[in-house]
Parts: sequence; C-alpha cells; structure tokens
Amino acid sequence: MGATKMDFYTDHQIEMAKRCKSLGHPARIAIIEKLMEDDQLNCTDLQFFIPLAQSTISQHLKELFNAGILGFKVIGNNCYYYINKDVISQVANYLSQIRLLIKDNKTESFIYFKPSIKQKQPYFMRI
Amino acid sequence: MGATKMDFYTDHQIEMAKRCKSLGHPARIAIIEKLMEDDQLNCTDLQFFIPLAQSTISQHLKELFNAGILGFKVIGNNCYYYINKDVISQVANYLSQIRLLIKDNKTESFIYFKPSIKQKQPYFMRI
DNA sequence: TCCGTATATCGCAATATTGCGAAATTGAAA
DNA sequence: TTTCAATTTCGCAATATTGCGATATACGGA
Repeated sequence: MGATKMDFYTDHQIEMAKRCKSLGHPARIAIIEKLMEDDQLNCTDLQFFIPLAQSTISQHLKELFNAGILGFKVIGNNCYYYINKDVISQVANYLSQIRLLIKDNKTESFIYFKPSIKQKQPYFMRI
Repeated sequence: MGATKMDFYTDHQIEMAKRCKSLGHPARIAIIEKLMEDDQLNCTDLQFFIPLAQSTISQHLKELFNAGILGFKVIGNNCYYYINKDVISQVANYLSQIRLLIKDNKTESFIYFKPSIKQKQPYFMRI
C-alpha cells in the first residue's frame, strides 16, 4: 500500500499528526530555530544558514505553512515567514497534557534482554 | 535524491525531528491516546481499537520506541508498551520554549491574497 | 519597457514510509 | 513434546518525501 489510512481517525488526531509531521525534519527544525532568533525571515535569508537549494527550502516552508506552524506576509517582492505562536502552543499543550494525564507506570523494574539468534534486534525481554 | 541530508544539523535537531516525526502519523497519535487511558497495552490489545493489521501496528510501536517515545516490557509472551513520560515532556518543553522565546510579530496586519493566473496556489500576498 | 531579484511550481530521480500477508521466534499451555 | 498465542521480521507493492535544476510568476528599479 503506502498510503496512510485516514478514514478511522478523528480530525483532531489527523491535525495533530500533521503538525508533528511538519516538525519531523531537521531542516524544518533548523528553520524554526532560526525564526526564534530573527523573528521573521524570507527564503533567501534562510539559504545563508541552511545548505539546501532555494526550491527545497521553499518546499519546507510551504509544508510548515500548510501545517499551520508558520504564517507569512509579502512585502514588495519578499515573502517573510514567521512562527505561528498559537499553533506551536497548541502542540506543546497537547503533549504536556499527555504527560499529565497518563498514570504512573507501575512496573519500572529492571529489564533483561534476551536476544534472538537469527533476528537482528532482540524483541523478547525477560523481566 | 530523496534521502535527508544529515551532515549539517546538530544532534539535538536530529533527535527532536525524529521524535516529532514519530508522532507525525494519526495511527501513532491514536496509540498514544489509547496509552493515556490504559497505562500499558500490548500489540494485541491495540488491534481492537485501531483498524490496521497486527504487523502494521507492531511497526508503528517500533517506530515510537526507536524515537524514545515509548518503552516496553515483556511479561510472559506479552509485550506491554508504555509512554516514556520524560521524553514526551522534553518535546513538550522544547515547543513551549519556542513559544516563549520568539519575539512578537510586529506586523500582524491584514493580508490580501493575490492569486496568480496559472498557478494553483496564490503565493504572492499584498500587505 | 527591460532587467534583476525573490519565490513558488514543475519534472524528475532517489529514497523513505505505509500496509499487508507470510514466515520466524519465543514462551506458555495442553 | 506438541500446539497455540503473541510478537517481530521479511518481502513485496503502492505511495509519499526529499532534493535539485529549470522554469514561470511577480515586483521593483534602471
């Protein structure tokens, strides 16, 4: 297959996944971090910091915009991107909520690995 | 190409991207949300909630584990997964930090769209 | 008007992800 | 010991992502 099955999930789950996914690339993390320093930047500015082609950076910006993480405004011929603080906050709060709502893991005890003979990774562990 | 260029980014950027990426699929968000309710679950349990093949769910669990989001322990023949609260907190704090550290966007003014004739999406906006 | 700059889009190739069924592995139960 | 249930891994096909160069669009300045 290859295509994600979408019919089962809630809109909120899909939206949250899309936002996390847009942050799931180091170039896009680097863009976010640059935008923390410089408030708003255009595509040309970012080329000096990130060693990717202009078209590639443009695509990454587009993906962050489509996920709602970034906004932009055009002044003259320049397109300035900025971080959408509300959306970043929503993602942060969602993850913080997970931290708060899950119960304690009762069995934090030591775990022994028992590697399989033929398989690359051990997937059975004895407690 | 297709492969992400990794040589430029910091270890922290790569790690954060990996963690966000692992959350960037609605099935994995659904898994996380189920684990908030039920503390720890095995692969078989999750099959009752998520309409995917068992092998597919196992892969999603593995990806969350590889990103550090989940841990697991084996009891008998069952493999129980649980949310790694510290790691979730790290991601949440990182995003909260972005929210706090960016400066205010000075130019929050209204934006006019000016769609191009031939191109699908308007990419020039007048302020 | 014509040229240069900025940027999104297109087309392509390489690689990664998603999903499934089948097979392999392990521990427990019969 | 044999069988069963739980799980990971493998192999495959379909689709998505990543990255680049080339191109098209839009604006501002000469």
